[in-house]
Amino acid sequence: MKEYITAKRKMLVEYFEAHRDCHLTAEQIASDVQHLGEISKSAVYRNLERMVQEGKLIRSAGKDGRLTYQYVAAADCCDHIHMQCTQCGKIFHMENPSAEGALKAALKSSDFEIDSRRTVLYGRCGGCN
Amino acid sequence: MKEYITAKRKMLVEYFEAHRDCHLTAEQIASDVQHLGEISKSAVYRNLERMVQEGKLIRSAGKDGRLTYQYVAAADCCDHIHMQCTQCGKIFHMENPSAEGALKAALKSSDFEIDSRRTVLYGRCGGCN
DNA sequence: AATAATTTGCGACTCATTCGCAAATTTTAA
DNA sequence: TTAAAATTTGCGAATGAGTCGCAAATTATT
Repeated sequence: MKEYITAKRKMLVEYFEAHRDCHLTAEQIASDVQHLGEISKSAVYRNLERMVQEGKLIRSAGKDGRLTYQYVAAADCCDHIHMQCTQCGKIFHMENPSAEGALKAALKSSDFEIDSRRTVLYGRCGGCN
Repeated sequence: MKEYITAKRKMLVEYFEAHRDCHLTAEQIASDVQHLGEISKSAVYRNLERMVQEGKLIRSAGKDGRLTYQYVAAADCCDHIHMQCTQCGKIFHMENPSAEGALKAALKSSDFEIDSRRTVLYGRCGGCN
Protein backbone atom coordinates (compact mmCIF):
# COMPACT_ATOMS: atom_id res chain seq x y z
CA MET A 1 0.00 0.00 0.00
CA LYS A 2 1.95 2.94 -1.30
CA GLU A 3 1.42 6.45 0.00
CA TYR A 4 0.26 9.10 -2.44
CA ILE A 5 1.36 12.67 -2.01
CA THR A 6 -1.85 14.61 -2.22
CA ALA A 7 -2.70 18.28 -1.88
CA LYS A 8 -4.69 17.61 1.29
CA ARG A 9 -1.80 15.87 2.98
CA LYS A 10 0.49 18.73 2.11
CA MET A 11 -1.97 21.07 3.76
CA LEU A 12 -1.92 19.04 6.94
CA VAL A 13 1.86 18.82 7.09
CA GLU A 14 2.14 22.53 6.46
CA TYR A 15 -0.31 23.18 9.26
CA PHE A 16 1.54 20.96 11.70
CA GLU A 17 4.89 22.50 10.80
CA ALA A 18 3.43 25.78 12.00
CA HIS A 19 2.13 24.20 15.22
CA ARG A 20 5.09 22.19 16.36
CA ASP A 21 4.73 22.32 20.11
CA CYS A 22 0.97 22.41 20.32
CA HIS A 23 -1.36 19.77 21.67
CA LEU A 24 -4.35 20.03 19.39
CA THR A 25 -7.70 18.31 19.34
CA ALA A 26 -8.96 16.75 16.15
CA GLU A 27 -11.71 19.36 16.11
CA GLN A 28 -9.26 22.25 16.27
CA ILE A 29 -7.12 20.73 13.58
CA ALA A 30 -10.07 20.10 11.29
CA SER A 31 -11.43 23.59 11.83
CA ASP A 32 -8.06 25.28 11.34
CA VAL A 33 -7.10 23.31 8.26
CA GLN A 34 -10.50 23.81 6.70
CA HIS A 35 -9.84 27.54 6.91
CA LEU A 36 -6.66 27.05 4.93
CA GLY A 37 -8.46 25.41 2.05
CA GLU A 38 -10.99 22.79 1.03
CA ILE A 39 -10.68 19.52 2.87
CA SER A 40 -13.32 17.22 4.22
CA LYS A 41 -13.76 16.13 7.80
CA SER A 42 -13.22 12.50 6.80
CA ALA A 43 -9.93 13.27 5.12
CA VAL A 44 -8.70 15.05 8.23
CA TYR A 45 -9.62 12.16 10.51
CA ARG A 46 -8.25 9.52 8.17
CA ASN A 47 -4.95 11.32 7.85
CA LEU A 48 -4.63 11.97 11.57
CA GLU A 49 -5.03 8.27 12.21
CA ARG A 50 -2.51 7.43 9.53
CA MET A 51 0.03 9.93 10.80
CA VAL A 52 -0.27 8.48 14.29
CA GLN A 53 0.43 5.00 12.95
CA GLU A 54 3.40 6.36 11.02
CA GLY A 55 4.78 8.05 14.12
CA LYS A 56 4.43 11.54 12.74
CA LEU A 57 1.90 12.48 15.38
CA ILE A 58 1.65 11.64 19.05
CA ARG A 59 -1.82 11.15 20.42
CA SER A 60 -2.37 11.70 24.10
CA ALA A 61 -5.12 12.46 26.60
CA GLY A 62 -5.68 16.12 27.38
CA LYS A 63 -6.60 17.47 30.78
CA ASP A 64 -10.27 17.55 29.87
CA GLY A 65 -10.22 13.96 28.65
CA ARG A 66 -10.16 14.73 24.97
CA LEU A 67 -7.56 13.27 22.68
CA THR A 68 -4.86 15.63 21.50
CA TYR A 69 -2.37 15.40 18.67
CA GLN A 70 1.17 16.71 18.68
CA TYR A 71 3.43 16.88 15.68
CA VAL A 72 6.71 15.02 15.88
CA ALA A 73 9.10 17.00 13.78
CA ALA A 74 12.67 16.12 12.95
CA ALA A 75 14.33 14.49 15.92
CA ASP A 76 16.87 17.24 16.42
CA CYS A 77 14.37 19.98 16.99
CA CYS A 78 11.97 18.42 19.44
CA ASP A 79 14.36 16.30 21.42
CA HIS A 80 13.90 18.04 24.70
CA ILE A 81 11.25 17.92 27.35
CA HIS A 82 8.36 20.35 27.19
CA MET A 83 6.49 22.03 30.00
CA GLN A 84 3.02 23.47 29.82
CA CYS A 85 1.55 25.98 32.25
CA THR A 86 -1.91 24.80 33.27
CA GLN A 87 -2.87 28.40 34.00
CA CYS A 88 -1.95 30.28 30.86
CA GLY A 89 -1.45 27.31 28.54
CA LYS A 90 1.94 28.45 27.35
CA ILE A 91 4.51 25.83 26.39
CA PHE A 92 8.11 26.03 27.56
CA HIS A 93 11.18 24.13 26.46
CA MET A 94 13.67 22.66 28.88
CA GLU A 95 16.71 24.57 27.78
CA ASN A 96 19.13 23.46 30.43
CA PRO A 97 20.85 20.43 28.90
CA SER A 98 22.79 19.48 32.01
CA ALA A 99 19.70 19.45 34.17
CA GLU A 100 17.84 17.41 31.60
CA GLY A 101 20.79 15.05 31.31
CA ALA A 102 20.88 14.62 35.07
CA LEU A 103 17.20 13.83 35.08
CA LYS A 104 17.55 11.25 32.34
CA ALA A 105 20.50 9.63 34.08
CA ALA A 106 18.68 9.52 37.38
CA LEU A 107 15.64 7.95 35.78
CA LYS A 108 17.74 5.44 33.95
CA SER A 109 19.27 4.35 37.22
CA SER A 110 15.74 3.51 38.35
CA ASP A 111 15.42 1.52 35.15
CA PHE A 112 13.19 3.90 33.20
CA GLU A 113 14.15 5.53 29.93
CA ILE A 114 12.17 8.71 29.46
CA ASP A 115 10.85 9.63 26.01
CA SER A 116 11.25 13.38 26.00
CA ARG A 117 9.34 13.84 22.78
CA ARG A 118 6.27 12.32 24.31
CA THR A 119 6.46 13.81 27.77
CA VAL A 120 4.97 17.09 28.88
CA LEU A 121 5.40 18.38 32.41
CA TYR A 122 2.37 20.24 33.72
CA GLY A 123 2.48 22.98 36.32
CA ARG A 124 2.73 26.73 36.86
CA CYS A 125 5.09 29.01 35.03
CA GLY A 126 6.89 31.93 36.62
CA GLY A 127 4.48 34.47 35.23
CA CYS A 128 1.46 32.74 36.80
CA ASN A 129 2.51 32.47 40.45
CA MET B 1 -18.59 20.70 47.98
CA LYS B 2 -18.06 17.80 50.31
CA GLU B 3 -17.63 14.26 49.11
CA TYR B 4 -20.19 11.68 50.18
CA ILE B 5 -19.17 8.10 50.74
CA THR B 6 -21.70 6.13 48.75
CA ALA B 7 -22.17 2.46 48.03
CA LYS B 8 -21.49 3.02 44.32
CA ARG B 9 -18.18 4.71 44.97
CA LYS B 10 -17.13 1.89 47.23
CA MET B 11 -17.89 -0.51 44.39
CA LEU B 12 -15.66 1.43 42.04
CA VAL B 13 -12.77 1.67 44.48
CA GLU B 14 -13.07 -2.02 45.24
CA TYR B 15 -13.00 -2.77 41.54
CA PHE B 16 -9.93 -0.64 40.91
CA GLU B 17 -8.10 -2.10 43.91
CA ALA B 18 -8.43 -5.43 42.13
CA HIS B 19 -7.18 -3.97 38.83
CA ARG B 20 -4.21 -1.90 39.89
CA ASP B 21 -1.95 -2.17 36.88
CA CYS B 22 -4.60 -2.45 34.21
CA HIS B 23 -5.38 0.16 31.65
CA LEU B 24 -9.11 0.00 31.15
CA THR B 25 -11.55 1.78 28.91
CA ALA B 26 -14.62 3.42 30.41
CA GLU B 27 -16.71 0.84 28.62
CA GLN B 28 -14.87 -2.07 30.21
CA ILE B 29 -15.07 -0.49 33.62
CA ALA B 30 -18.77 0.22 33.34
CA SER B 31 -19.48 -3.28 32.10
CA ASP B 32 -17.37 -4.95 34.78
CA VAL B 33 -18.69 -2.90 37.65
CA GLN B 34 -22.27 -3.36 36.53
CA HIS B 35 -21.71 -7.09 36.92
CA LEU B 36 -20.66 -6.53 40.52
CA GLY B 37 -23.91 -4.78 41.41
CA GLU B 38 -26.43 -2.17 40.42
CA ILE B 39 -24.89 1.02 39.20
CA SER B 40 -25.90 3.32 36.39
CA LYS B 41 -23.81 4.24 33.42
CA SER B 42 -23.99 7.91 34.40
CA ALA B 43 -22.68 7.22 37.88
CA VAL B 44 -19.73 5.33 36.45
CA TYR B 45 -18.80 8.13 34.06
CA ARG B 46 -19.29 10.84 36.64
CA ASN B 47 -17.13 9.07 39.16
CA LEU B 48 -14.40 8.30 36.65
CA GLU B 49 -14.16 11.99 35.85
CA ARG B 50 -14.07 12.91 39.51
CA MET B 51 -11.40 10.34 40.31
CA VAL B 52 -9.25 11.69 37.50
CA GLN B 53 -9.55 15.20 38.91
CA GLU B 54 -8.67 13.89 42.35
CA GLY B 55 -5.61 12.14 41.03
CA LYS B 56 -6.87 8.67 41.87
CA LEU B 57 -6.98 7.66 38.21
CA ILE B 58 -4.68 8.48 35.35
CA ARG B 59 -6.35 8.92 32.00
CA SER B 60 -4.27 8.34 28.91
CA ALA B 61 -4.59 7.56 25.23
CA GLY B 62 -4.40 3.90 24.30
CA LYS B 63 -2.69 2.69 21.17
CA ASP B 64 -6.02 2.46 19.36
CA GLY B 65 -6.91 6.03 20.27
CA ARG B 66 -9.36 5.21 23.02
CA LEU B 67 -9.04 6.72 26.46
CA THR B 68 -7.91 4.39 29.21
CA TYR B 69 -8.01 4.67 32.97
CA GLN B 70 -5.53 3.29 35.47
CA TYR B 71 -5.81 3.24 39.21
CA VAL B 72 -3.12 5.10 41.08
CA ALA B 73 -4.35 5.76 44.56
CA ALA B 74 -2.92 4.58 47.78
CA ALA B 75 -3.09 7.40 50.20
CA ASP B 76 0.40 8.65 49.44
CA CYS B 77 0.21 8.37 45.69
CA CYS B 78 -0.73 11.92 44.90
CA ASP B 79 2.45 13.67 45.90
CA HIS B 80 5.01 12.13 43.63
CA ILE B 81 5.40 11.90 39.91
CA HIS B 82 4.24 8.93 37.90
CA MET B 83 5.86 7.28 34.95
CA GLN B 84 4.12 5.22 32.33
CA CYS B 85 5.72 2.75 29.99
CA THR B 86 4.48 3.43 26.48
CA GLN B 87 5.06 -0.19 25.59
CA CYS B 88 3.28 -2.18 28.29
CA GLY B 89 1.19 0.60 29.79
CA LYS B 90 2.34 -0.07 33.33
CA ILE B 91 2.53 2.82 35.77
CA PHE B 92 5.49 3.39 38.06
CA HIS B 93 5.87 5.68 41.03
CA MET B 94 8.89 7.91 41.36
CA GLU B 95 10.44 6.64 44.52
CA ASN B 96 14.00 7.54 43.62
CA PRO B 97 15.03 10.68 45.51
CA SER B 98 17.92 11.43 43.18
CA ALA B 99 15.66 11.37 40.13
CA GLU B 100 13.17 13.61 41.82
CA GLY B 101 15.99 15.92 42.90
CA ALA B 102 17.36 16.06 39.38
CA LEU B 103 13.93 16.88 38.08
CA LYS B 104 13.46 19.66 40.59
CA ALA B 105 16.88 21.07 39.78
CA ALA B 106 16.06 21.01 36.08
CA LEU B 107 12.82 22.83 36.72
CA LYS B 108 14.30 25.33 39.15
CA SER B 109 16.51 26.68 36.41
CA SER B 110 13.40 27.15 34.28
CA ASP B 111 11.21 28.90 36.85
CA PHE B 112 8.51 26.26 36.60
CA GLU B 113 6.57 24.67 39.44
CA ILE B 114 5.54 21.17 38.50
CA ASP B 115 2.13 19.70 39.34
CA SER B 116 3.00 16.13 40.16
CA ARG B 117 -0.64 15.09 40.31
CA ARG B 118 -1.15 16.00 36.70
CA THR B 119 2.17 14.99 35.19
CA VAL B 120 3.09 11.63 33.78
CA LEU B 121 6.51 10.86 32.35
CA TYR B 122 6.33 8.61 29.31
CA GLY B 123 9.04 6.22 28.27
CA ARG B 124 10.23 2.62 28.43
CA CYS B 125 10.40 0.55 31.57
CA GLY B 126 13.12 -1.97 32.32
CA GLY B 127 10.99 -4.93 31.36
CA CYS B 128 10.33 -3.59 27.87
CA ASN B 129 13.83 -2.89 26.59
C1' DA C 1 -2.76 8.23 -23.08
C1' DA C 2 -4.68 4.54 -20.82
C1' DT C 3 -4.81 1.76 -16.75
C1' DA C 4 -4.25 0.83 -11.98
C1' DA C 5 -3.94 2.25 -7.22
C1' DT C 6 -5.11 5.31 -3.75
C1' DT C 7 -7.51 9.13 -1.73
C1' DT C 8 -11.33 12.17 -1.34
C1' DG C 9 -16.09 14.05 -0.32
C1' DC C 10 -20.51 13.26 0.93
C1' DG C 11 -23.68 12.59 4.51
C1' DA C 12 -26.06 9.26 6.87
C1' DC C 13 -25.01 6.51 10.71
C1' DT C 14 -23.17 4.82 15.17
C1' DC C 15 -22.68 4.84 19.85
C1' DA C 16 -19.87 6.58 23.73
C1' DT C 17 -20.59 10.39 26.65
C1' DT C 18 -23.34 14.22 28.53
C1' DC C 19 -27.31 16.47 30.47
C1' DG C 20 -31.56 17.82 33.16
C1' DC C 21 -34.31 16.72 36.71
C1' DA C 22 -36.86 14.08 40.20
C1' DA C 23 -35.98 10.49 43.54
C1' DA C 24 -32.80 8.39 46.64
C1' DT C 25 -29.03 8.53 49.69
C1' DT C 26 -25.86 10.58 52.87
C1' DT C 27 -24.61 14.13 56.01
C1' DT C 28 -25.53 17.77 59.30
C1' DA C 29 -28.38 20.20 62.56
C1' DA C 30 -31.78 20.29 66.05
C1' DT D 1 -34.20 10.27 66.64
C1' DT D 2 -36.05 13.12 63.37
C1' DA D 3 -36.07 16.78 60.07
C1' DA D 4 -33.69 19.70 56.87
C1' DA D 5 -29.80 20.36 53.81
C1' DA D 6 -26.41 18.73 50.65
C1' DT D 7 -24.94 15.53 47.40
C1' DT D 8 -25.40 11.63 44.41
C1' DT D 9 -28.04 8.60 41.65
C1' DG D 10 -30.87 6.70 37.74
C1' DC D 11 -33.37 7.39 33.81
C1' DG D 12 -33.47 8.08 29.10
C1' DA D 13 -33.35 11.54 25.71
C1' DA D 14 -30.02 14.53 23.42
C1' DT D 15 -25.52 15.40 21.74
C1' DG D 16 -21.77 15.21 18.72
C1' DA D 17 -17.22 13.35 17.69
C1' DG D 18 -15.73 9.99 14.82
C1' DT D 19 -16.83 6.13 11.26
C1' DC D 20 -18.37 3.99 7.05
C1' DG D 21 -19.52 2.74 2.20
C1' DC D 22 -19.24 4.00 -2.26
C1' DA D 23 -18.82 6.80 -6.47
C1' DA D 24 -15.90 10.46 -8.19
C1' DA D 25 -11.48 12.60 -8.25
C1' DT D 26 -6.68 12.48 -7.86
C1' DT D 27 -2.14 10.43 -8.19
C1' DA D 28 1.04 7.06 -9.81
C1' DT D 29 2.49 3.54 -13.22
C1' DT D 30 2.78 1.41 -17.74
